[in-house]
Amino acid sequence: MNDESGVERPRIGRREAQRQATEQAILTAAETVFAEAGFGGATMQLIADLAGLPKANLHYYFATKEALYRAVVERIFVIWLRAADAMDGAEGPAEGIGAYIDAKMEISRRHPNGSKVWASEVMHGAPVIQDYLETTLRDWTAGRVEVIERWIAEGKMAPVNPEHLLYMLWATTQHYADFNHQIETLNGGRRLTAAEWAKAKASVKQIILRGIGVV
Amino acid sequence: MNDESGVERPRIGRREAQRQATEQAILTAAETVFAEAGFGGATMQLIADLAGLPKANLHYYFATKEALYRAVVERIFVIWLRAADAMDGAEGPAEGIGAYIDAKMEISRRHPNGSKVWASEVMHGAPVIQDYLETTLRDWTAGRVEVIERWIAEGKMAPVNPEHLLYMLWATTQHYADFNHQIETLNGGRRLTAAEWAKAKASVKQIILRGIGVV
DNA sequence: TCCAATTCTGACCGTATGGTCAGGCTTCAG
DNA sequence: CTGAAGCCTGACCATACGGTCAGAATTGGA
Repeated sequence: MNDESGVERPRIGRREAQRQATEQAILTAAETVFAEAGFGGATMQLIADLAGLPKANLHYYFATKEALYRAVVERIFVIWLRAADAMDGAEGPAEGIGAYIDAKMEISRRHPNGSKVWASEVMHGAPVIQDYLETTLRDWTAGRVEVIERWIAEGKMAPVNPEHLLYMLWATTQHYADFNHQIETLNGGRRLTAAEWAKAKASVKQIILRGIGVV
Repeated sequence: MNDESGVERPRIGRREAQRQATEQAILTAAETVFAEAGFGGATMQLIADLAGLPKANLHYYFATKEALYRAVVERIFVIWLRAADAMDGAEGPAEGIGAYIDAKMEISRRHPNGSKVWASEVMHGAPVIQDYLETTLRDWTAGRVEVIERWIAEGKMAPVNPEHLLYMLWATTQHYADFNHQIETLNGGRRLTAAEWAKAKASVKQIILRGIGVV
């Protein structure tokens, strides 16, 4: 039963690994609670219960409720930005925007809670991530606008306003996460099946791609 | 100075009129606070301050925070449904869906707080208006789906999935209210001007109407 | 004018919440 | 093996919140 006799363990150490695992468990629990109750309605006790540790211990990892919330929001932002890569290096709008829609729909499907926390944060005036909006997001947006304008100039798509096209992409894809409860209710109270998700993706791409003169 | 000598006043009475005015002031204040802080983050004290009356008096008009919140949500729902009329009695999709987009964009512009409260309510699982979703909204949706299917059958528009088209309409138009802070930040920190709103409307209509094979 | 109904209000209460802390427990380098 | 550093925890505290209440002020019909 001597660990030292076996394969070398990664040098991260049990302790550090445990810490990271606990942190992730807390962040996931917090994401759920913040999504379901909002920042004001969420309680540290609820998050602690869901993460399976005492409230006092939660405060050992995250000093304040705000610090925990900020960590949750930043975690989402990273995922969100990663989908942006889907749009890069594409030949034209059919490929680039199509892939971006696919990527964002997949995020809505797999991280609905994260999307909700993000939406809630922005709706309340972005008290925590205002700087991200003004730097990272603004830069990213400007870059994509250029790409779209180039595609238009090259005659690869219809001349539409690039900013409003981006807003439409965000709105439509995130709607499937933020309003999933409404969608499920209108779907007879049932979650969307894999086939229904595929149909949703196809419908969104069909309308938007045709809407910008592609396909 | 005798009121009785003049024209007959509406039989509503000063008292009743005052009561209704106070109620509306409270509802508007509550809408703002709920939109900015969420249900959990809103406090009766803040709402009372914004409405300009003592907290105890607020409780005279609305017994509990939940009752006040419910009144706010119902008030929004009515406005929301009224926009639905824009889609009725239209010859075809160009007219009907175009008018619906215009109406919903106008609501986003004039009632952003209402839209946010609605979005927040749905995001949190619709604890208060679940019955509306299952009755009024479901019926309304079914009716519009029929209309769209008829238009498709008559060859007036491309064959798209009606439900997902409706989701796209809701998502896109409401985005301009719910995410107005993000849009304003990307707009250089400035609110949209009348001209910019017109451009937004035109862009949305252009892409969606072309997307469904109209125009 | 009078008085009953309605509206308003400051002071108060119980509870729930975010956060603290002293001290116990576990891990691991030397 | 040992002890210091890191991790965990029950009990506790101050505060802020939703809601109550007794009674004052106002209104309007008779």
